[in-house]
Amino acid sequence: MDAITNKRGVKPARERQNGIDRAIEILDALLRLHAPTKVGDLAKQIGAPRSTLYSITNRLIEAGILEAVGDEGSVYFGQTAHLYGRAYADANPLHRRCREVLDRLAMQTSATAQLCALRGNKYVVVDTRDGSGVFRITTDIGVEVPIPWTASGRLLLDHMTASEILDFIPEEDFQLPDGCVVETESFVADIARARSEGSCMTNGLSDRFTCCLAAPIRDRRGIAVATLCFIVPIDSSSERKRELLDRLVESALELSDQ
Amino acid sequence: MDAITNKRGVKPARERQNGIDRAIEILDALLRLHAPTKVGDLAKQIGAPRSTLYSITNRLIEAGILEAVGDEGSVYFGQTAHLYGRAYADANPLHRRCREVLDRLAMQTSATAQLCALRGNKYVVVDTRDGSGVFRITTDIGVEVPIPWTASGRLLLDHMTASEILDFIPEEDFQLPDGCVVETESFVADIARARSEGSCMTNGLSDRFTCCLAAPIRDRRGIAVATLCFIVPIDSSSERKRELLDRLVESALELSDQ
DNA sequence: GAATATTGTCCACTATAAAGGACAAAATGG
DNA sequence: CCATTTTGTCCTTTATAGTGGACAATATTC
Repeated sequence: MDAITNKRGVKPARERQNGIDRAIEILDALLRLHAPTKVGDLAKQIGAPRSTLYSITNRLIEAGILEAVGDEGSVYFGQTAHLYGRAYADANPLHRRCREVLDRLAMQTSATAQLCALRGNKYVVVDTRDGSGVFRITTDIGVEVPIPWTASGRLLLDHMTASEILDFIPEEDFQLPDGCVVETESFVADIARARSEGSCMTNGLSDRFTCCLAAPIRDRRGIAVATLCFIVPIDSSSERKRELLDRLVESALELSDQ
Repeated sequence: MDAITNKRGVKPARERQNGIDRAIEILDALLRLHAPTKVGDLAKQIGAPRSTLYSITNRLIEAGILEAVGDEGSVYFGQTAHLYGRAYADANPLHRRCREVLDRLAMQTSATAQLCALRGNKYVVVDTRDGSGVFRITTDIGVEVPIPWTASGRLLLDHMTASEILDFIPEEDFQLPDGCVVETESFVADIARARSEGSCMTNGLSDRFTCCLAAPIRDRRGIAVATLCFIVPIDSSSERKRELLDRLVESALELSDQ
């Protein structure tokens, strides 16, 4: 891999970009923006000439990967992108099993159950079953969130050393939405505790009203490749939180290799 | 659009192809093959130089759109493709509502309920809820099927004239899997009947053991943009088929504009 | 185990696509 | 209403990415 290429292939600015790189920039920008976007705005977002983006988006629209949405020139993901995604989810054994487990967990508990993983050096929700309770907490799939904001993030890093962890996470990601900064030492300690306990709970971290419960799905090497996660109101009883956490751990263990 | 470009942007062979076109060819080939594939085989499939495919697949793997799967050099769709697809499904109002309806239909009837649409001049299953019955019939999402093989296909063409229909469907698609050929006249008559009845039923068409029931979801212009569909064993009672069809029509009407 | 096929990487060549600007038309806003 | 911005398309230029071939290293077949 190119030495100047950083994680997940986001290449630094160059005079002249490859068409495929531009296309990937477009798709990732749309995922980040998480809404139909005008071609002109996309060009600004990724710092590319408008003429280039028009030609590429038109080609992607032809292929159905993007779709023109609304009466003006906004574009967003198209049906073909959906088919690609389903092909992935259907073929991936872990995903297939996780979907069933999520269904069961959400059904039995009425809480929001999620499958979470890393994407580069960020945390993303990969799949979700929104709870049926009154306080229906929803999260957008695929939106990148700083790792220190989440319970799952702590489990997903628990195979790393302290210095690896600090190298891995961008400085600014330790600042929570409310402005508070997570101390690196306590973060590393959190991760060690999560590892030894085999689960993680956070209260009021990414926002003041939610409690996140997470358990790791590990591969045969013991590395957490994903997590199962419940999102519940922070004022839920500690018995309920305990019970939900136990369910998570049990299900995540089933999904782990061996 | 380029005059020599045919439907859905599958360009004819040229000496030197665009990188984005190559990337799209790769993704569509994987969707068609519906299984992890070696880079060398992909090159054969789409008639491209191996060196080109290695460079493009590696770039797509970097971006997470593809993933290396298995211990040998096979590639298939990656997690990023899944996220793109979910972004589409979550943002598309029709899709969102259809998912709920599919859940309900499959739950209430224990039959396999599907959302179907056109992709170019083929029929594809866009989403599915596999039935819980003994005869669990499953279909692969995204795999292209000749339109004349399906009940849904007849509804999806019911805004076209006879000559438009025959221009639209490739000659060879009128041949069923069992070798029989669907007569064009009876096919056009099927479509007219489907249109007037507002639903379509086929018995033993794409295979000898299944009955397909379909109802159209129409946009404000009255064009069928998608169909809801049940797949049931062909020997189900005609009362059950009737009841299922009524449910479909009712649900599809709800999902139609106005 | 020799013969054949496949895999992944590298290189030089040149067709071509990304760039950057220009343009009219349409939308926006003060 | 005029002024400004945005939109979509078109054109020329030139850096470069797709090609096709070669290569060693494995796999595979007989």
